[in-house]
Amino acid sequence: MDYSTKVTDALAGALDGELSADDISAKLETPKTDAQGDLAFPAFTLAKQLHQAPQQIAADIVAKIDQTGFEKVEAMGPYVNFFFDKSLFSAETLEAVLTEGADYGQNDRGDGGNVPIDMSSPNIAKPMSMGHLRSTVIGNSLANILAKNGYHPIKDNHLGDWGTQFGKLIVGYKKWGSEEDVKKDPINKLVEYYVRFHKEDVEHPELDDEAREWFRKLEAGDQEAHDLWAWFREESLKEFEGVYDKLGVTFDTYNGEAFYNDKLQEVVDLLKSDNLLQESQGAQVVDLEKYDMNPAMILKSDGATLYMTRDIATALYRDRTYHPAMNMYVVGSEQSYYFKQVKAVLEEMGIPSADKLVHVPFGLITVNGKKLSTRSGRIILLNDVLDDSVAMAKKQIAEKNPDLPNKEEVAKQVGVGAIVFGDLKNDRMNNIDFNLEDQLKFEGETGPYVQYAHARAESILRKAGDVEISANDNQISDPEAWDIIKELADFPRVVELALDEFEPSDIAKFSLRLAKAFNKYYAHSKILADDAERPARLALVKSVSIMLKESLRILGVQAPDEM
RNA sequence: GUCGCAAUAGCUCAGCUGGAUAGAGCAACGGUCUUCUAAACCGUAGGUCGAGGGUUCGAAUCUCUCUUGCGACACCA
Repeated sequence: MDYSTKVTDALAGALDGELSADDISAKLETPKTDAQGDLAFPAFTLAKQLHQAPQQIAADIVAKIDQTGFEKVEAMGPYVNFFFDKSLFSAETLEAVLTEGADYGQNDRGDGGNVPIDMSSPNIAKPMSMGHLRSTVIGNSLANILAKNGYHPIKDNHLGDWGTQFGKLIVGYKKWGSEEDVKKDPINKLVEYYVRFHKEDVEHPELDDEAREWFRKLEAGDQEAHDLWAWFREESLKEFEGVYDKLGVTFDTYNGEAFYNDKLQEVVDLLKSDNLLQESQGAQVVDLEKYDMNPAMILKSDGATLYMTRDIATALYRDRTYHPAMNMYVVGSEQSYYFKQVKAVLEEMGIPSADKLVHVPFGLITVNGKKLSTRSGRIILLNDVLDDSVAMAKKQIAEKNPDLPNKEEVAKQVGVGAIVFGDLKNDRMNNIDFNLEDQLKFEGETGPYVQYAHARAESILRKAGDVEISANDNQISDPEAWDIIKELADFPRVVELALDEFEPSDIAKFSLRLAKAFNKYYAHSKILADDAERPARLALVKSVSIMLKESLRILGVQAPDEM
C-alpha cells in the first residue's frame, strides 16, 4: 500500500472530519532529516479552526491515531511525524524494482498519444555547436520521459536546409571554392565561404544581390542551384551523423525545412480563404491584436515565404499525420515570443491541435557572456568538445584503471556521458557561459559520478556470483540503506514530475541522489560480508544498479559495467 | 521604450504546490585505501537568499515597486 494514503487515512480517522482527505494529503510534507520521520503533517492550519495551539493539536492527533503499520507516530512541536515500517516498506520497494526491472516507474498517462518533437535542427553547411547540443539532448531525453509516461514520441530533426543562406553559400562557393576543397573538409570549407561572404559583403553590397538571385533560382528549381544545394546538404548530413552517433541519438524523421516547400502555398491559401491575411507595408500578415501580440508576417513584401510560413505548414502536417497529443518544440528561449505567435496563428486557423503546441525553451550558451555566432567565428564545435572529453576520459582510465578491458568504448561512454549529463543536470532555462574546464569535470555531481556508482554496484554483483536475487529477505540494519530505499520509492513520482515540467534535470537530480546514497552505503557497509543480511543487501545493490542505469538511459547516457 | 527570463556560499547550482536549524558540488583546509574500483567516503570553514514594501501563525518560495544582467520586439532563422 502506498504510504502517503496510509498516512492520510490514519490522519483522517484521528481528525474526525476536520479536514478532507484531499486537504490532508496536500499538506503532507517530507521532513528534512531522518530524525523527523518519513512523512509529516503540520498542525498549524488547524490552529485557528480548533482554537488550540498547534503543539496541542499535534499531541492530540498522536494520542488518537491508529499506529498499526508504522514504526511510530510522534508529535514533535507542531508536527505529527510518521515513521514508516522500514522492513515492510523496503520489501515492497525492492520487490517492485526487482520484478519490474527497467520498467519500474513506467506509467500510462500518455495513453499512447503521438508527440512529434522538433529537436536538434542544425543548419546545413554550418557545424553543430554547443547550442545544438542542448536542443538535441534535451529533446532526446524528453522523448524518453514521454515514453516512460506512456506517450509515443516522434523525434523529428527539423533541419535548417532551406533559406537565403544558400544563396550566400553558392556565391561564396563559386567565387572562392572548389569541388576538391569541399570534398576534403565539407563543413569547414562551407563555413569558410559563409564567413568570408559576410566579411566581404560589408564593402561589396552587390554580393547580397547575387546571393538573393541564386536563392531565387534555387526556389525556381534551377538545376545548377539545386544540385549544389543537394550536395551541400548531403555532405553536411554525413558530418551530423557522426555527431549523432557519438551522442547515441537517433531520429524518427528528418523532415527539414525543404520538406515543406511544396506545402507552403496551401498555408497561404488557407489563410486567405479564412480572411486572416492583411496587407501591411507591402507584406502579408496575420493580425494578432486580440492576443495582444504583434502581427505575424506570413509573406514578405516580395512575396517570399518566411520561417513562420514554414512552421505553420509543419504544424499543419503534424496535425494531419499524427493527430498529436502534444506538438513539441525544443528550441531556445529566445524564440518564446515567436512560438506564441505561431500558436496564435494556428488557433486563428482553427487547426485542431493548435492548443497542443508546446514550446520547451532552454537557456542560451554564451562564451565570455557573448552569444555564439557562426558569422563572427565565435563558436564552440560540439565535435571538438566531445573529442576532448573522450580524451580526458581515456587519460583517467589510464591512471585509475589501466587493466580495464575495452578502454576505448568505456572512454567514449564516460566522456560523452559527462557532456550530456552536464547539460541536463541543471534547469534547462539556465543560461550557460561555456567553459571547457567545467565541462570536463568527472568528479562530484557529474555523469561519471553516477556511472561510477553503477559500475561499483555491477562489480559487487559480479563478485557475488550466481546468487538468486530476490526481495524476500529484507532485514537490512545499515542505516544508510534507508536513504536508498526512499529514493527508489520516489522514482515513479520523479518520472511524472519530469513530464509535468518537461525537465530532464529532475531525472538527473534523482540519479545523483541515488548515486550519492549508494556511494555512502558502499563506504559504510560491507556488502559482500557473509552473514544473514547478505541476500537482502544484494537485492538492494541490484535494485540500485537497475535504477541508475535506467535513469541514465532516460537522460541518453550510457552506463558501463566497469570503468 | 514594451514584454519575457533571471538574481541564493569565493565559483557553479539545488531548494517540490509557502512550513521545523537555507542545502549540494567545485575551490580551501584536515582525515580515510593490507578489506567489495579513492572517478569514492567523512569532517572543518563559508550565506542579512539583489533592495524595499505587502499577504500570512509562518516567505528564498506568493504579490507589488525598484536595481542589475540576459533575451525578444514583422521583411533572419
